[in-house]
Amino acid sequence: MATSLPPLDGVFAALAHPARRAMVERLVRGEAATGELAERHEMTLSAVLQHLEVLRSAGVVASEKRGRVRVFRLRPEVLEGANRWFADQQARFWKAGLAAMDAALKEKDRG
Amino acid sequence: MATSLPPLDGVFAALAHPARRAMVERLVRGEAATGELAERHEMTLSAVLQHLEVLRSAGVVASEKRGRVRVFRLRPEVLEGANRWFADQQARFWKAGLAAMDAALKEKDRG
DNA sequence: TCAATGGTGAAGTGATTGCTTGACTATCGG
DNA sequence: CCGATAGTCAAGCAATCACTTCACCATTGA
Repeated sequence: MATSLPPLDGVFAALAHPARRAMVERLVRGEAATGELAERHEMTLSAVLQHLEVLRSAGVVASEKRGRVRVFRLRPEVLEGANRWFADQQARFWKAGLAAMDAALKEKDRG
Repeated sequence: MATSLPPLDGVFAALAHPARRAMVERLVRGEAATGELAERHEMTLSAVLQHLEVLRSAGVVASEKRGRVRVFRLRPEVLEGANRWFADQQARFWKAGLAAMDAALKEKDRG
């Protein structure tokens, strides 16, 4: 059975910030150290670290210390989980739309 | 050409709150009035209204006033847009994984 | 061993969030 | 026109967010 995924609240909140999405977009290509993740952003290392902590505590990334470098990697199953929420909603929307269309047709028949 | 979608920042932030996700989950089944959307939640109508305003300004829902009732409906293309971000990341993750595996195999060959 | 490199932690600040209360407006049914 | 129904607006407040600064610790490489 699947390990339970972290709650969507945190995942969506983590992804709501462009800097954090950028970090995820980088990590999707493979692991990276704190410093490398900081490079592209015009903010202090400290701020970057705090964003990474948000991602970590939301369960989106994991990290590991290698020597004096901390390496981050993505936890793809979490993206998968968030994606599933959208898929569910879209499926229900589609289904409700079909049902409504059906009802409208029957209505027309009777009228 | 596609009408440009609202920025992901707002969409994800809007979906980060369980009450707002619940509202979206309701609206997926069809339009609903303010009052109906408030029913399930243990908070004042005022609070619900503020959540709906967050969803509206993020572009997730639209509303229309019909008599003394305000009716909300989902804007499904926005969910679609957010979903696409996940799909993109997952595709890149997959691709990077394949590339890494490939590199590892070549490495082994040479070694 | 010591300086450079790479990362941590804690405190402080202004802005934003998620609520509440309470006064108010608009529409419908009679 | 009157009362009930449905929604709206604005203050106010505690908690959280997105930073900054600055002091600090841990590894590495000469």
